[in-house]
Amino acid sequence: MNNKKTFQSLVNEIVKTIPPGKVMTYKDVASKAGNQKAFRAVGTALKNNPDKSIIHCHRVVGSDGAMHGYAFGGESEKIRILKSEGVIFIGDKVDLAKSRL
DNA sequence: CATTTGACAGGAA
DNA sequence: CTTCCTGCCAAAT
Repeated sequence: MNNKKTFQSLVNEIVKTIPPGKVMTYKDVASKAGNQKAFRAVGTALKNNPDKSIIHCHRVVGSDGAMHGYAFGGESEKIRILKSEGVIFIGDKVDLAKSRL
């Protein structure tokens, strides 16, 4: 079997494991992926995500809980979705202090 | 193999 | 607090 999954698939799996009401930073995901400095590749992977429909991309936020991309109609929309999941928000950013997995 | 791109992070001004 | 620059990595071409 192909165990050698690309970073993309790896990140993909990790992001899918994020439970509702929780979020992970690119750094956290990258760290689980094997390289904490690969947060760059994480973003690249997510945007190239093969299953964006099943991936909880909106549960992945920046180091400050800020969302950079993923405009699900607008950042405001994304915020609303996360809040709907139970994530705590501070203004336009996620409260990593409580919602960070 | 080299170059380019990308949904980032951290530091400096 | 905001804005700009640099550094990092992986995948695609």
